[in-house]
Amino acid sequence: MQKKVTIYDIAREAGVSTATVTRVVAGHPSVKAATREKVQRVIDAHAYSPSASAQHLEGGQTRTLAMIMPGVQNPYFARIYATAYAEAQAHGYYVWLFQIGEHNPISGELVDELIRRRMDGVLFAGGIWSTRRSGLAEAVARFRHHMPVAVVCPPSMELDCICIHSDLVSCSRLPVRHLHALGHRRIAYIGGSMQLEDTSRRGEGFLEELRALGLADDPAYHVDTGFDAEGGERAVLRMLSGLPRKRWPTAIIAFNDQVALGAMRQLKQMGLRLPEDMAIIGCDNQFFCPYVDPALTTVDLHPEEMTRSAVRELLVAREGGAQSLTLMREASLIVRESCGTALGYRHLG
Amino acid sequence: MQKKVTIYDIAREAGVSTATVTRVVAGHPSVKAATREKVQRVIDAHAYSPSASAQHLEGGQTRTLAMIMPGVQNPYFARIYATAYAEAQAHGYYVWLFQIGEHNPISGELVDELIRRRMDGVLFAGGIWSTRRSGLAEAVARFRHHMPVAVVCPPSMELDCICIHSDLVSCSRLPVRHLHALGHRRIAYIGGSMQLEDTSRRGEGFLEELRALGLADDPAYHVDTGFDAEGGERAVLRMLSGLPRKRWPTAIIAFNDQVALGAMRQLKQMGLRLPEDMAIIGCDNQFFCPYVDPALTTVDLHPEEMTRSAVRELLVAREGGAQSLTLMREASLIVRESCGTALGYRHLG
DNA sequence: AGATGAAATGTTATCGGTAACATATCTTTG
DNA sequence: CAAAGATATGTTACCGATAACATTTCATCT
Repeated sequence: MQKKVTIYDIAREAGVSTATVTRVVAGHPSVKAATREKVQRVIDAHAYSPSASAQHLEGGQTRTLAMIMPGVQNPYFARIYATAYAEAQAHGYYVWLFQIGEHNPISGELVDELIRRRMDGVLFAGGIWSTRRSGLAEAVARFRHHMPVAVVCPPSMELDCICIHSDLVSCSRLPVRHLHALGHRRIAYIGGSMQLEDTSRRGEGFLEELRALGLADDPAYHVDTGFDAEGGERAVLRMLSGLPRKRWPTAIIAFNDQVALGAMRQLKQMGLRLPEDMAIIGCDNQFFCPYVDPALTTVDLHPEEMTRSAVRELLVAREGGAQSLTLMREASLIVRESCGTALGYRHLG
Repeated sequence: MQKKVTIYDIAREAGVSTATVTRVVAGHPSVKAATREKVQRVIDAHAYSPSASAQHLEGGQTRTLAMIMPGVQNPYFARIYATAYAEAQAHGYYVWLFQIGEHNPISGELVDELIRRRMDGVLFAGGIWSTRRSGLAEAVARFRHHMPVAVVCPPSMELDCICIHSDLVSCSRLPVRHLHALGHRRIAYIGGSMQLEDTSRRGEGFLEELRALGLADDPAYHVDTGFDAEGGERAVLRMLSGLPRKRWPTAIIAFNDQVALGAMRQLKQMGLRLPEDMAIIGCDNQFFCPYVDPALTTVDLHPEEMTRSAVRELLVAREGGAQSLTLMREASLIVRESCGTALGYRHLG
């Protein structure tokens, strides 16, 4: 690590003014070839490159979008991040990721930090944000004084910013209808957390759909145990052990694919055959879905598309476009093996 | 978005000098309570916060570490990133993630950008870096002129920086010995890519170990088809369809857990029972390992520990500590169901 | 050769902060 | 009450770059 070298050092050593160095660095054509070469040699010799901070101070942009999410260890968010990164890059921007964990509110310090660092925009991702306790509304309000904000999440409270929502109605309706059409009448819902608005909303959508089909919405068929595979295991154990065998559900809808995975494990452990004895539907269409046994039927919320829209709208907003709008994306059901076929369920009729 | 407000605006409106504003912001005790309050009110009213760029320009650090890796969609790297983020945060630093994809060399522009942005250090992660074609050596050399560098990866070429390696010997030996002890004699290795130094090294370590145990290292037992589940599927299909049934391996070691997952799927599809007809060992101990069927035996490289060391050493280096050193971490075998037990394999003896 | 205009390069104010140093305002005390 | 010392606040050079504007150099043409 050599001492830091500034544009003045280069200018002095090359025997030119700083303006000429700037011109050489910027590739401005008005520099004589001989001068350019001379300066470039000095630049190379010292591995000089201009300070982004100084450039930014002098009227520049940071060309950076901040992305705030629970965490990238959840493959769903990893997909969102990767998409945002690629989309931003295509527009000449960088994305800086900040993860705050699945249960923490958005800290005021983080908001401060990002304002101080003069991000060109902020992207939120995550269902968790919907909670009032998350402080999302406050964070958005504070950011909005300084930069455009986009939120990729399920619909929740009204937010005065760019909101890209997934359609929770289709997200609940699709799997319930599918199971109903296959003959299922006792359908359970596991995972998520009633404390978090998003996940409870999804639960509500599920219940509404059941009622619409004239099915019982037995509270025993609803266990919220979080977002990971271990939670899925626990949910199944708790639900089935609290119920006489004849009242067991014949199908389970999981909050996400990890929860479904854990549920499948536990069900097998209890000696059930999948999908014959229990149908399962996950959510998020994660990479492992086609590879587990049975291959997992799931709901795709199309986070990539939503994220791309969010990035684009954010950049449009930067250029003076709409600072506040709402877009909604429908979900799709990806049918694999974990629900079997109608045929396999004849006996349920 | 209001017009950007500077320290001068605050000073003027509060009727004090900029120095006083700085003092209030920094919480310096020498400001009279009345003044502090007056200034704070103006700050709050305008949602003012000092520009990090200006602060950095004036002697400050960026308190930012850059992390360069293939991509966070691979759960192995997601773990590494999350660990680095947490560890850095504990020391008051932020981590900025840059992903370059699994097959791209490290671009010169990225290196430039990070030098321009005056990162306080760079962290590389990923086996892929080991390839000469990746340009890792050049990138490290360029960074080293400006900041300390740490690399978390398998051992590869000599790098003049902080190198945190996993022990490929234990990584190969552990699964092979385990399978051998269970009675397996025909052991295959799938996944990875011979073009990438790391993965071919792991393949070599595997072969060496086979030879050490006096087993044949049949090239038909080695198929490299990449890093994901789909590659695992392909590998199994290609390997088994090219071999008469009696020469089929009785165990497969996969490059990573995703590859193992794909392989399991394909094996089941071909009617094999797991683990009775085929034992499988993965690598990375990813979250889904305990939940697939059968639960996947795997190797844990302990990326978290390595990453924590890397971050710590990087920060030590910043303070003038060693800029170049090498640490090596042994791997562990995590035994689950996918190899069965010795008993189950009696017939193999 | 001298005028003219284009091309190449230099000078300097500016961006938004910080902190060393200077100054002004209070207490305290003989 | 004046002097001394402590406390609070102000002034200003500087950090590293950029770009508007000024100046110099050079080729071209009458």
